[in-house]
Amino acid sequence: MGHDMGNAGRRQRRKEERPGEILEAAFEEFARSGFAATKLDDVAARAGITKGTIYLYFPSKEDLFLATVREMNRPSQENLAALTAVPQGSAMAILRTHFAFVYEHMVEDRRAREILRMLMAEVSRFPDLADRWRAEVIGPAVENLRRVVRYGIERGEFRASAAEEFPHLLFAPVMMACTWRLMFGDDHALDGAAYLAGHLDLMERGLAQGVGEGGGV
Amino acid sequence: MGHDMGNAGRRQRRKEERPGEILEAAFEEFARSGFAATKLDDVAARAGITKGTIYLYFPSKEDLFLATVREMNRPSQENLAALTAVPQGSAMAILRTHFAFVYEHMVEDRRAREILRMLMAEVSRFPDLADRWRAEVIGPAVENLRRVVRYGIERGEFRASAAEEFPHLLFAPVMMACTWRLMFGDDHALDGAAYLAGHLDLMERGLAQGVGEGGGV
Amino acid sequence: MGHDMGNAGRRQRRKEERPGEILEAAFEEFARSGFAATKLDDVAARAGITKGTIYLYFPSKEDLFLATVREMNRPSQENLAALTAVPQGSAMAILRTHFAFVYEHMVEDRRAREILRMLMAEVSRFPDLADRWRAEVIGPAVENLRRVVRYGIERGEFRASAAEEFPHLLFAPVMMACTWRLMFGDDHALDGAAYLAGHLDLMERGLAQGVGEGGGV
Amino acid sequence: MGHDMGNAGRRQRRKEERPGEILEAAFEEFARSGFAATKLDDVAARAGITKGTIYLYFPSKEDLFLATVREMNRPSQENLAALTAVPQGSAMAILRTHFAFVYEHMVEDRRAREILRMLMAEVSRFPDLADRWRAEVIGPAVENLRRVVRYGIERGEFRASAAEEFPHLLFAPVMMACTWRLMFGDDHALDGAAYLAGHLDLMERGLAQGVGEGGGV
DNA sequence: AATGAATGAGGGTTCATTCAT
DNA sequence: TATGAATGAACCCTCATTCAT
Repeated sequence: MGHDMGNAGRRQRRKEERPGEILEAAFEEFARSGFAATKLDDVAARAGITKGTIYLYFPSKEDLFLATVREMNRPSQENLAALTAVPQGSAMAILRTHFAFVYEHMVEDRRAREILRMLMAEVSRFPDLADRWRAEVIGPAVENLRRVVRYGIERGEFRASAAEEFPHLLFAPVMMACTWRLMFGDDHALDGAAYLAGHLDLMERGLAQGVGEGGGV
Repeated sequence: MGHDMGNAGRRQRRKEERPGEILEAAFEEFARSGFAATKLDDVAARAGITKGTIYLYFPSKEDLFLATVREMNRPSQENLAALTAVPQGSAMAILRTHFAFVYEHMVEDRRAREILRMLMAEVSRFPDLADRWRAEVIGPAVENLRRVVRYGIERGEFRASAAEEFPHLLFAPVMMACTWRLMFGDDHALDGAAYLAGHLDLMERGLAQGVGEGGGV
Repeated sequence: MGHDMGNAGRRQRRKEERPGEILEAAFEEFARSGFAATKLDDVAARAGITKGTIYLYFPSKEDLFLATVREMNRPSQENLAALTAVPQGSAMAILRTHFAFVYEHMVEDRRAREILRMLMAEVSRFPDLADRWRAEVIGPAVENLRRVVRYGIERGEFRASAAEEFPHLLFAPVMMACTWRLMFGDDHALDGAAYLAGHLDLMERGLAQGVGEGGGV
Repeated sequence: MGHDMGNAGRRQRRKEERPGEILEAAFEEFARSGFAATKLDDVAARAGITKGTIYLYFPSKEDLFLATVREMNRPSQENLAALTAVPQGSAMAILRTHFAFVYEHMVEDRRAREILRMLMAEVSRFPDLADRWRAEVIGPAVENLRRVVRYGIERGEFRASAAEEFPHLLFAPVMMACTWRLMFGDDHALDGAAYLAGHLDLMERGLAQGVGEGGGV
């Protein structure tokens, strides 16, 4: 009512930021409630806009969800891509660095954890999401690990073990910490330096060429 | 399905069996679609009854969900309870037996996996579920593992390691296999004897008293 | 479960009383909640039977309602029929007796009040009910009153007044007490001897041939 | 209905008028069918909108009902408030004016009658409604009548009578006409000038200081 | 670009009615 | 006669989507 010049500025401000703000809000809501239980009204309220505005940028709730997951995955992809460098030096040192990085970006980053939750929860409604995630995120990460393990074996640092076929075994404590924290909340979180150190310690022992075992299998 | 003699099967009275049949159907639907997206019509159809009948046994959709999770958890609880025996013999042998059992009942049993999915997905709507699950299922399992690790350390079979504080590290490959299969489907399943063997191998190496480290077997 | 010979007697007992018991229970529930909001489950529970049994005696909820109203009206009809005797003696004495009787049977009898409520509430769903009630109960009562008023005028006891055309005016305080109690509950009831006495007093003054007014208006 | 230029009328925005239109439609439906039997679909259809729109303005069916009763009561309250002026002149003249007004607004106004029906029918579901109605509408009206009666007694115009304790007796013919018309329909309505005149006539006689009775009881 | 009133299909829940026992 | 499990239509309410402004 009357002359609403006051909020004219607010509307003008940022047009290209809108989609990002919406995705941000959508992420929070989808992560909290899952796809079906999330209301676009709540997303809009969190983004400080109205429901109709969402439809200016995303044609449907499903599309918004897909865009949200993709958006939130992007950083991980970039980060993990950085790990595909040619390995050099001690394989164990590489693993140390690698897992220190991974813990920071998958366990202690709430976003990454919530993405995991969303993927697990909505697999049957969005089967492509998990496929794509495996192809673009997890698969490469596993391959990277495998390469490091092989590198360690080749240079006589590691023994031959199932870790070559199942690098997942090395990655497992990360998933454990993720799911644990997802399910039981930050108050019961496992992680912290001690957990990571324990992981690395057990892994080193598990992978290492035993004393006096020579270089063979 | 089954032997259904003509239309005599309709409007049967099976007060005893109904709840179980409904829970069975509800489990499938909740596991597939999550709480919010599951329609009671679909649950009823799967159970071969009509929607109204569900309300003869469960007062609401939420109660049905809770009852479903509890029902599906019962086997795990019973199974895990069986593991609390006093340890004797080789600690590593105990762990082998233990994990063989756990793989069978947590990784290869679809139900157990789906329960995990449901818990993760619905934590924010049913916070008590995860709490109860931790208190009654996971917590005891972790304690049991810890006891075995201590037992191994006491008898000089294992070295002192972070596994005592974080038995989760030993359990992690199980969770990994669970979540992997949940997300990527049976076709990409990790498990099988090789994965378990690899897990046990790495674990043994990781825990074992190193050669020449004194105190060892 | 087990040998249920114990309640065999309970079922045998009274077969002809069942309909009456059901009507009794139905009356309470219909009076409390109205037709639409009354559940047959509640009627059955109040009657100490199960829902299905109602259908052995009444073909539908509507029929049960109609039977209930008819049943509860029967006493009034009988009572009011008794009033159609040929008037004799003082007209005012007849009115006194009449209204004393009416107060007892319409104001202080909860049943009669509740019937009024039910009729008013359900007129549009059961139009015949009100018609029949007017034809069989209220109409005759009004006619009876009119006869007494005429009788009083004829014997010079009453003046000519609108009470001849509208005996309702004399009856009105009864309706007032009824509706008042229906709406505001027994705690705020108007009735009691004082109210009746006041009614009769005002009526007598209103109807009476004024002192020194001779026989005309 | 009304001027509806093409299909431009659909999806109109009338935030200001909508609530009133909905209350209007709700009143008709609730009055006809009672709370439980009224369908929001019918309310919406009558208001020319769809069911969902109702929920933009009223959070539930119960709230809509309460708002409806309150809205329809507002005029009565205003009108009756106007009557609380200091009495002057003939008490009987005041009563004449008063009841002429009341007949117009309580007996001949269908809305007021239907409100009475709704209150009587839904007392047990909405106990507060009747309480509030007594406190805000009926109670003050009774008090007002009592004041006039006392005024008449004080100025020697009226004799002392039960009308002082029970002004309801004076008001009763109004309720009679209301309930009569509610139950038997407009075709059998009692009212009209003759009924009112009769009421006033009997009341005057009933209240008046009798000829030759002096000022005493 | 943004709003927000309006829509309408859909799902949870209730309950009168049926029917095999 | 009585039961009570089962049905299925109906209704309240929600919410993704649309559209006039």
